[in-house]
Amino acid sequence: MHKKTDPTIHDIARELNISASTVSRALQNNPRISLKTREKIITLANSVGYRPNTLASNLRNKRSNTIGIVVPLINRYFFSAVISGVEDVAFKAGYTVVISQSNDLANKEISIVHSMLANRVDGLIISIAMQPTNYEHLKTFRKKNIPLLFFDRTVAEIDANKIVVDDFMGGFRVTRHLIEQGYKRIGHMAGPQNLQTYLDRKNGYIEALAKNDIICDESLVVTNSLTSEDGINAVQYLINLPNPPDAIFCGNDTTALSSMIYLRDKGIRIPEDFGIVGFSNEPFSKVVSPSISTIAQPGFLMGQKAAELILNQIEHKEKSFKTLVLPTELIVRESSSRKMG
Amino acid sequence: MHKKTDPTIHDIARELNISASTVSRALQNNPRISLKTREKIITLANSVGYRPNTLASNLRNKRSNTIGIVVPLINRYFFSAVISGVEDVAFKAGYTVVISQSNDLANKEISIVHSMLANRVDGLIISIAMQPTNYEHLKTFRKKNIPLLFFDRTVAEIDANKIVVDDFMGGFRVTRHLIEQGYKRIGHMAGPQNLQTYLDRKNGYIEALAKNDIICDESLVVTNSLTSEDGINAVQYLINLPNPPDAIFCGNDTTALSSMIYLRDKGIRIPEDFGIVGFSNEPFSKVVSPSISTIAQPGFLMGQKAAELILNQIEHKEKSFKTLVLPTELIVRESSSRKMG
DNA sequence: CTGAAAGCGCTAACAC
DNA sequence: GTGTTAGCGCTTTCAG
Repeated sequence: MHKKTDPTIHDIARELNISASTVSRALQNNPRISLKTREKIITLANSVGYRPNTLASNLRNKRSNTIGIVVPLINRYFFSAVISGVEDVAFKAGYTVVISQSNDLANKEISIVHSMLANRVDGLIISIAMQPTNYEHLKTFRKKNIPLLFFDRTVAEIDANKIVVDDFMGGFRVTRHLIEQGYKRIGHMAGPQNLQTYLDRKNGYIEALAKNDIICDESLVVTNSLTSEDGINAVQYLINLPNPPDAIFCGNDTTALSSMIYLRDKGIRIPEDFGIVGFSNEPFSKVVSPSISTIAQPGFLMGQKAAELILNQIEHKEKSFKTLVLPTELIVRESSSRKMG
Repeated sequence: MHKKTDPTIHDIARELNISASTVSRALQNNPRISLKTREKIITLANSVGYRPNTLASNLRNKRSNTIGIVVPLINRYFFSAVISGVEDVAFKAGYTVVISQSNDLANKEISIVHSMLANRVDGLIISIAMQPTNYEHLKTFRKKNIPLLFFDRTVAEIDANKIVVDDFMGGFRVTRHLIEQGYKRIGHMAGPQNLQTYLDRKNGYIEALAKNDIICDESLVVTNSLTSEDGINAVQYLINLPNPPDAIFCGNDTTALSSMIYLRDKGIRIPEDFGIVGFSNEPFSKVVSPSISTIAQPGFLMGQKAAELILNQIEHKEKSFKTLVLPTELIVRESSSRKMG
């Protein structure tokens, strides 16, 4: 009635009184096989519901046709956009994508990476966890010469392809925009300074001030982890300063939103009395009221580029590493639009 | 200096003058191996950076330790939450998760499913594409007895484990809530009625009206694809009716939001003049102003349950199928809170 | 407690 | 054009 086990090329070969290699070749459209036998083989394969066993083929070929991706959290807009982009390109190229999330925990990241190694992924795309570690687990990729690509959160000490967004210009544009809107004392809520990303945003901020002959007042710069609560605490601190800011460049949209709500509850009008700009263009930033000006990061594109780069490394053994800096875009919305058009 | 190729159990065996089987056993903590040799083996394995080749092991064991998940679109809050939940449970159980997105295209879905089959996934978790097809590709899973689990969007004609949320009760609770808030004419914006999900929501709505002795006025029910634009068109149509509604139960949060903005621009006050409730608890629903009442769907939990169920099927060969209906929760926010406390 | 041997399903020299 | 053969790296009887 029904077979216990999947049909293999040997089953097909036996049925047709030919050898397994011929079947294998035919199934790969190897031109050395005559059209006639090839057709016979393909017909039978279809009729018995033959599915190649990728496992066996991969073992033999010493490659898995798989690329791994690890992110801090799958369920975050930016990261899921990147994953979506990677999947898009990888699938078209015949690759499978395996994903894992580190939950920003160094130990889970290490464990994941080892598991990816054991699964012989052909390449790994990673945005590292916030929790710092020594990155030994990633260095083995370099040692073993397995393609490795960092995106968003990178590791400076490891030589590899990297894709980041232009955080510096992002910070710069935000700040310049606030200045143009007539805000006079612009504060900054910065993220963890061990992450390049946040450092760059802050440097862009400082540069924009300098270009406009404004000396950066260090007391207006607060550093925290950019959670919703951090935002409230920071803005509360800032507006109670003897000489408080009249605008703030928040390190992400989450803090921009919580700050905005806090200020609104205090009767401070946005953007008339106080300007706010966030970072990342989270979906909510567009629909809250007032809508939040922010910096768009091209997540899907980043994923596509990441996949393209790593596939290039895998298939063409591309040896040189580059760092791709994707442009960021300032999206001006209500929270910082004091002047009309 | 450095080996071209990864060390295998044979390399370790040779080095230690023992057999590969002993190494294999030791690495699996087989108690039949003496502590002494086991320690020697493990020490050497670590020092040479041995990583088991999962491919080989999987081929031998005829299982991939992998579960596949396919969703319409990775980059959507609900789906990425489910994926996150699946990954959470699967990883802890030692499984790898491979993901793919159908983009709601039947052809891509078929192609993905074949690829998962070729990769010998131990089980498949799927939310089917909107574009209809004959589901032959999924029936092969049943034929080959490979665990298959549907979530959210299911296929009635295929016998399998299924996880859905209680859309009926969701629709019911929303409608009852609006009635309790004193709204008198409650409309409904429904999604594609070929999907069970949207049908159930509508039926819950009808039932709640009936329970409160309100006859459902069919003219207040609009069916569309629940895009942002659909929402605007539908609400525009509804409020221009000779006898317009004073509240609307929208099939998702997207239409709830676009409706709300449209009404606000028309000078209609929410919730005083008009009540709105959405569905899904998208992140933005909480932060827009007024915040949108909605139904929470436990995406992460759904993913965890899905993984648990399918692992159970994989590992314990559980034969009976069940349909898990996860509870939905009404989240009352500003957009429908006409009465205090 | 350890070893020998066979084989998972596929591919690719190398033959003819 | 097609067949033979060996082997990818691991697990697992079976034997001792």
